[in-house]
Amino acid sequence: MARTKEQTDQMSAATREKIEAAGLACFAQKGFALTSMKDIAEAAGISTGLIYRHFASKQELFARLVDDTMTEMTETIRFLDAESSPSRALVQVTDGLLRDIQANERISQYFILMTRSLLALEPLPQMEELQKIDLLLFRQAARLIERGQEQGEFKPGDPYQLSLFYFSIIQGIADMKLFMGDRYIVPSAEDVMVFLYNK
Amino acid sequence: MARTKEQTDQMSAATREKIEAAGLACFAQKGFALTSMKDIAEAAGISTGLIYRHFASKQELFARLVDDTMTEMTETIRFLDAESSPSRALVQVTDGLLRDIQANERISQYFILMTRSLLALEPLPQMEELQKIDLLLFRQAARLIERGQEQGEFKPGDPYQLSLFYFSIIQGIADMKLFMGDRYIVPSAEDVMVFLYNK
Amino acid sequence: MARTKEQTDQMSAATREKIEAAGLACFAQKGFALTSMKDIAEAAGISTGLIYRHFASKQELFARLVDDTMTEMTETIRFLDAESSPSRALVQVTDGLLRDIQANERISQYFILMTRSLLALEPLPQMEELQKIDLLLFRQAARLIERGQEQGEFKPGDPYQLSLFYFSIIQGIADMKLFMGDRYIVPSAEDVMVFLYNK
Amino acid sequence: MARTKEQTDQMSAATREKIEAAGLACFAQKGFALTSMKDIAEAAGISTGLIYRHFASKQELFARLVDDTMTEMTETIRFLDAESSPSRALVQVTDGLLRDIQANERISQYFILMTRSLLALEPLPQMEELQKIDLLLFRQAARLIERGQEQGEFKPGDPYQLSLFYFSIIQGIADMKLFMGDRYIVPSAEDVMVFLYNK
DNA sequence: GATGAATGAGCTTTCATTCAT
DNA sequence: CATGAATGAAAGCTCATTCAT
Repeated sequence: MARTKEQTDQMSAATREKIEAAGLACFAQKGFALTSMKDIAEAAGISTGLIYRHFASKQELFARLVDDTMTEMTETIRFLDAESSPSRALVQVTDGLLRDIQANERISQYFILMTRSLLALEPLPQMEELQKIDLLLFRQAARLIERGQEQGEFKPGDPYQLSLFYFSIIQGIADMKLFMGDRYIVPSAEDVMVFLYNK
Repeated sequence: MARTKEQTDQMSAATREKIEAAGLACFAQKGFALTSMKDIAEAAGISTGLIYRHFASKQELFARLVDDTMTEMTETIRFLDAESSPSRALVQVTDGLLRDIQANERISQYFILMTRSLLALEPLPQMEELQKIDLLLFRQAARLIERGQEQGEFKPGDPYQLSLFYFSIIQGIADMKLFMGDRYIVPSAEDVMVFLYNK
Repeated sequence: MARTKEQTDQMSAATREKIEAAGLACFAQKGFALTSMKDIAEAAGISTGLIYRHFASKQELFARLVDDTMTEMTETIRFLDAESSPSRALVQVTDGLLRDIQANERISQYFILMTRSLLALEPLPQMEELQKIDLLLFRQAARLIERGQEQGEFKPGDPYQLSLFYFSIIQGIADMKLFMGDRYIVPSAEDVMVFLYNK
Repeated sequence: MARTKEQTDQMSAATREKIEAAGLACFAQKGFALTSMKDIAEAAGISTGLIYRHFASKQELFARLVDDTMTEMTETIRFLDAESSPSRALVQVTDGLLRDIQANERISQYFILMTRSLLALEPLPQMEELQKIDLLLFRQAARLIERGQEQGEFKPGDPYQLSLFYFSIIQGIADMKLFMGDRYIVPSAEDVMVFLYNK
């Protein structure tokens, strides 16, 4: 009597992952507006129609991917903040991000995607919610910086603005890597964070 | 009795400038894909058809604007490099850029446009040529950094990579400003450049 | 050990009936174009693929249902015509139809379906054959009317045209009921048939 | 300096009329769902895109056409009601409608369209407003019938329900004409209205 | 030069139909 | 026999570009 439920579920999950990987790559490379569902389908090796079995629309797919990124990064920071000293925690986060960006790993694409979503001034309906997630990420990092300031590790100043500056730099690096490819070697975590120690 | 050639040329030049200003504003605000020729025409107060008398296509207009930006920035750096000490020159450049970004001035739009063009990996035919211009800008800044290193103002390291890092940060800041608006206060030139003095 | 042929046939017949009932309900409610095979499959509690074991296409299913309706109505009229006086027979038919339409019964769905099929001028391949069936229904009613004229029950006039007018009214009522719902109370058989007695 | 405004307006109006005529014919023939914008464009001898200069969507075009019909019919009835006796007014209206249906004139298409809109159970956003217009038409006719009852011209009974029955018949006739073409001769106004005199 | 009506390619999305299991 | 994942044609709609005036 046809496939078992497990077989079906496995197929479905595999397809969904193919779509997510392809979507991630395409959106990171060309942005939301310039990525067509056909692009994604071709990259995933499936038909366009199949995408709609897993995501209701192009926007939902994009939002899903961005949301996942943000949540993951926020969680990482929250986890590391609890584990070690603020300074060491941020070094670890930064190092991980830079390594990913340098190696063009999956997470790096996620990061570019985040940058893109920040820039996407298009009327994505879920954008407001996404912004909340972004702000959560920024606040989570701000909290870490604040703790570092209390412990004398970081220089004084508005922690939220410092957090924003930190992410500006990461974003800029991810963009530049995307643009320059192998001609660009991402800087060290130390260079990225030096502004936090400054005086 | 027809207009004299000068009158015609003047009108033509005025129209062209209106188009460029409108295009700049639109592209900076909404990006390439989401800006329609109608948007630009309306912003410029002319008809869509007229744009095509001055620019062969949407892509050409975009490329033209980016090109101008790059060239202008390159020239600025070259000029300042000759005028004063490398350190003071870069502070001046940085300060100008940050001020513009903070104030959302015309030049700031140019800069966002540059960021956008870096991210626009679409098959813009002129893109290769644009990359050459970008590289020129980066090299010009690298030269300035190198001179600074020679004079002991900047820390040692590959001047070109340092230049790329410098522009990464500027880009990231411009993006963040675009995204956060008034909630983001751009950092000081000192904070942006501190990595160059590090150690 | 496989099922016996009878068992299989029975299952098959049961499935087919479920599909027909579901198709009838869906088509009557939403029309041909807006009813999807998935709708029908869900209403029937089976998979979409299974429908294709019983009907070659959506159009064939639709055509099959309409065909059945027409045939059934034709048979009803033929039967009643033989049983009683033309006038009483038609009153009985009309009364049954109106009652069904008013109560939104199964047969009423059949009738709406007929109306819909008349309106569906799409290139349904079997449409020509359907028209033949319709014509048979109209002719059967015409025969009844003719008999009624011979017996002085109905007013004179082309029996076929009178038959067509009769069905026009029934169709219009079914449509109006569909549109107005409870706000519409179907007229009496007498009101529907009064034009036949007129002078 | 290009075309004058009058020229432009004239062109625009001509195009709009071509679209309306083509839309009317297509919708009347095949219904909303089965009529494609390509169908309409081809019937109008223009490109698909041009339709969108005049109507924001397929739905708006449809709604516009239906709305116009309803309004026109409502006005006609209101006008005639004021001019003459209810009975004569309704005969005149009916006669006009039947004549149009018989001749397949423009108004007849409008009428079919009305029927279609009544049957269109699709979630047309403007449908609710359309229903209001329909109801207005029905009420206007009901008022006329009521006046007729007061003057002893029509038989007693709920004027609104009688009005609905009246339009049921008209609709049924229009449908049947559409289906049967030349094989159907529309009945006389007398036959259509006889139910109002009954008893 | 200047206009904006008109075109048509290309996009997102739906859904009848097929087919591996 | 039965399933539902997968396909792909076709729909509604947008917009860069052209061209008659």
